[in-house]
Amino acid sequence: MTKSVALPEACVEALADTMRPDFLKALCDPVRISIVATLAMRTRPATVSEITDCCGIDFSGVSRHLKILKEAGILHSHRDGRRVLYNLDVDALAATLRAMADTLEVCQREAV
Amino acid sequence: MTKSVALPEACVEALADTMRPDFLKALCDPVRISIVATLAMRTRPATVSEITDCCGIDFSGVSRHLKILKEAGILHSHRDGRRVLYNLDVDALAATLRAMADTLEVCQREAV
DNA sequence: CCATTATTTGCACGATTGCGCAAATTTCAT
DNA sequence: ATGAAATTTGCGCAATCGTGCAAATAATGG
Repeated sequence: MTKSVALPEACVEALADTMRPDFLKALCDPVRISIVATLAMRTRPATVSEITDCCGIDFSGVSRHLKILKEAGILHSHRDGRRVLYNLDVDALAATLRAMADTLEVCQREAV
Repeated sequence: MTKSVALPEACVEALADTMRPDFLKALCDPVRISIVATLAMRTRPATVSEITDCCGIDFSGVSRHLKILKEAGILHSHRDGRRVLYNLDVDALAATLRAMADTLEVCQREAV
């Protein structure tokens, strides 16, 4: 009788769940990276205009980048009057990154 | 006298060091993600031909993807006869991801 | 030396991406 | 209502990217 081991399929699924292309794609652009970094150094949400100051491009481009980050689940936003406030849930993002690390190591340990 | 706090500049630098665009860019393509996942589930290095079986594209494309991952410091390679073996240092990759998570959280805690 | 195997690279093409500008939209103030 | 402020969206353009095919390179075996 063979020893029971985790199925390779479980790793395939776990890796597909944690290494989501849309998540990683959202983080691969220099401007979006600086947006995330900028928001990580704040406790309060920031407006599009404030965020624009940190990236050297037009605010319309910043708006598009924010949309991409939001759709990837990295940022959240809500209206406040005529402003739109964007905020980063740092703990959630950190947890996602650690989940990737954990999954990679678990799969490595179970590897043949 | 004010209490000594970490300079914001330290966070800017730490974030720039950990959230490297070339690293994140290397991980943003679906094929490259599946290459990393494939190698994470192995203990032994794999040849280009073996890796090609896991991605649905031509081996020339796989070779290019491997080059990108290697230049980002994610993969290593060495020749073995006419084969070239690629391997993933899972622990190093996991450490890089956790460093990102740690830096983000540290900067968040020091944020104003 | 020649044929074979494995990988890399040159090239061209189509698709995607990021960008600025201008127009549209939303909300507020007077 | 009218105008101003903040953001989003449409559009076109240049640049980058991923891909397949074919040729070049590297290494082995007969």
